[in-house]
Amino acid sequence: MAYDHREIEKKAQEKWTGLDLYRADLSDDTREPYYLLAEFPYPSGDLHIGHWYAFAVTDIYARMLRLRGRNVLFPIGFDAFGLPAENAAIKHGLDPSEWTYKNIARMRAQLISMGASFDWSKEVLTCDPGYYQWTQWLFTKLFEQGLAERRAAPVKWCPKDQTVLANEQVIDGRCERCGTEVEEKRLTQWFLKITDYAERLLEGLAELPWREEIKEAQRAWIGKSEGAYLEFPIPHRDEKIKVFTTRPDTVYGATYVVLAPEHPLLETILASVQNVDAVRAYIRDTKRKTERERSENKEKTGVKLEGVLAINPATKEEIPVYVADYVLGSYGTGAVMAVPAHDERDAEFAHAFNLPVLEAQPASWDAITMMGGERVTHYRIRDWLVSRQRYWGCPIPIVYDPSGKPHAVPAEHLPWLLPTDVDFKPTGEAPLASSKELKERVTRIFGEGWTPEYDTLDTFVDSSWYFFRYLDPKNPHDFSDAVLMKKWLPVDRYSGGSEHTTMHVLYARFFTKALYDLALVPIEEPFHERFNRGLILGPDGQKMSKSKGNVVNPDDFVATYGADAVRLYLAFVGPYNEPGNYPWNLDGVAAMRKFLERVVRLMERAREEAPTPDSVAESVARTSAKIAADGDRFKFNTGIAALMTLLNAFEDTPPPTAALRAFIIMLAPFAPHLSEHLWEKLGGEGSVHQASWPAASRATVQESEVAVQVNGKRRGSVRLPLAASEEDAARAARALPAVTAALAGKDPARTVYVPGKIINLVS
RNA sequence: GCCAAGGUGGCGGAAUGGUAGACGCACAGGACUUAAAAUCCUGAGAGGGCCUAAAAACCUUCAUGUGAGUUCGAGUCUCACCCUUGGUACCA
Repeated sequence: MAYDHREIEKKAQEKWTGLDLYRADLSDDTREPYYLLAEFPYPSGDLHIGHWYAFAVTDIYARMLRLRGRNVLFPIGFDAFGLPAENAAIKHGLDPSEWTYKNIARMRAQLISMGASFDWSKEVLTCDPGYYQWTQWLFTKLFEQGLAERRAAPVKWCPKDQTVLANEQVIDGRCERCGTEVEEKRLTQWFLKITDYAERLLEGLAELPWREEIKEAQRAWIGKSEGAYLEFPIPHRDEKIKVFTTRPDTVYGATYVVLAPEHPLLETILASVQNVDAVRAYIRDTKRKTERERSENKEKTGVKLEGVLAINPATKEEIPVYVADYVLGSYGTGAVMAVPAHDERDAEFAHAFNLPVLEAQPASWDAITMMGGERVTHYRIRDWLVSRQRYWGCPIPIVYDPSGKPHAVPAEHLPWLLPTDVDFKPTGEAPLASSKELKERVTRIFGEGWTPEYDTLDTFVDSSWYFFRYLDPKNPHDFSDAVLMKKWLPVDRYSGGSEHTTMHVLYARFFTKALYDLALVPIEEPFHERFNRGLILGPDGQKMSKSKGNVVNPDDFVATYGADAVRLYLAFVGPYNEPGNYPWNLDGVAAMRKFLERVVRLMERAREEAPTPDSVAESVARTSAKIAADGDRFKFNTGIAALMTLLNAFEDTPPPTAALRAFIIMLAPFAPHLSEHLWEKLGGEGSVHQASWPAASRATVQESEVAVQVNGKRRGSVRLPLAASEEDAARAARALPAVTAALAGKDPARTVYVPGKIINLVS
């Protein structure tokens, strides 16, 4: 053991705490601000490799930017409401609050142990009344604006967690959290009207310098489609069947109409259908199926409504009407005109039911308008369902008057505290309904006959605005500070998991736009840059999971090799700017430790102060520029490689102390503890983390190796002054025997010369 | 199916259209050691040639999923195809 990492880490961390090194002074105007954000964690209890990957690697950039003179805000907090606390309460009889705060305390210590330079003075806990008071206040603002709305709608229900879910929380027809197949229920719930912002959420993407795949995923989720409403009258009745189509021009080829089994018109029309029983049976069958079963079965099924016809508004012909489950009640109007000649699904259905396929002339927009067509745009995105029938969440700040009308809880009664006299067991009823205190509170404040809202908010609401709160986390008078928001927002760079692309990131964008419209925040887009992080897999290349037994505990490696080696390993394993999957390589951490030990040995060979030779100054400058540029792209793997290359060179020819100090400064973001230790040994002032990044402007390079090609094929290389002319370069190139041979006595017709790179002789 | 991102040694990965494989792991040989570990040095894309007792050096061909193309020059640009990963899906 070339060095004692435990001792060094302990000393370094104490030193930083003593110097209060990472407190960001947000009012400091002498340095340019930079807001670096990593998605705050859920306090599950233990830091795993994923947390290390999320925070330790992002921390490298925070540290690098500080050394480069930026005023960096790198905050941390906990997304502390949520189901696991409640499940622990049910399973082990613990208090969810106690369970949560205990986990937070434990994770704080672990986060500090990785050497992360968080500004703990800005910490935010979403379950703290001082925080959720403002979640509630913002909710009431949205409510007053009509953006929070209570209504009955078919909703996704998880029978295991006994709560409703947002559309975004249903993955392949299953609950995102527990994997149980979701059911559909019709319930009265709170929604945030994200659909009102569909177009602006789409437009806003254009300006953002995000990776295309992130933008595309959001665009697909919003799902814009432009088309038209067309009406198909039912003869001898008042009703018309309104359909949505993206291809109104194909209306001449519409040979039948299909209603979704959920279509409301079925109720009224059923009496005049001759085969009522068959239709009823089909509707019943459909209802019994889960959404998953319904979409898995691609075989087209359906029933004709005997005795009911519809008139094609283009051809005026009477065409049959079917009910079929390939048409969804929740999209468009729940009814489609079927054009088997143009639509694959219609073609399949027509084939199964022996319906005619009609190639027809296209209809012009004029013609479509004449037949009552109306241009319309539809979006796939649904309003955000935020009610949860669970305990450990932010209480919805709503009370109902005796007539059942909802009212926002006035600001002076916020925080609207989560009651504690509650039965947690999930029954399908909201747990808060069992609280006597809550009912009494409502009666006391609002009067007899008033009743509380018993549901709590989806935790994604809590996390939709936390980045505003970080600027002024303790403000008792406002959710954030207007002046600081203007200066510090938007977040410069936001790092997180790809699983949040269509959930958290979309919600936060919606929240920001809504608050902007309320003149509460100065920005329309919350995150200037967004980076999705990859995944660290088990040593077997599989996703880590307890059941596979391939979970790697970072604590073991930290104990053996030190936090710095683990940080370096995670940064070196692959580019951080794209979400790749990297297997945990057991030898990898050991290799990083060896690298650090070589650094220690190099420092022991430090010579007395001596002037730095130009060539050494130049490699230091080149390395500094490379690491900084790579850091800006979130490519820490190549930055470390540059540092290793420099170390290799220094080992061959030990440089003077000034160059060693520069090396340690560049190492400091990656290996903060050891660098602090070595900095002291080299007689550096204060903390290495307060030093200045080595200047990247390099001494003028005099000469470089130029590759020589003949007709594009490499034949050798020559050393040339950078200023060498094309003629000089050609002359030097032709002097090479290999070139003479390749030219075989002929003069080249022309040359292509890229100074410092190549000279190509073309015949 | 559709959309997106990818495909480079045994492995993780490097390469603003300009010397492919940086850096590291694993591997092999050597030094040190009584021995091992650690450390240090050296080697290596694949094949062939030349010279050899053997090697080095040297020369040469082929190499970035496959096939074409643009270019003085292509891992990088264009087209087609194959495969992998992620997102999404009877969304009319």
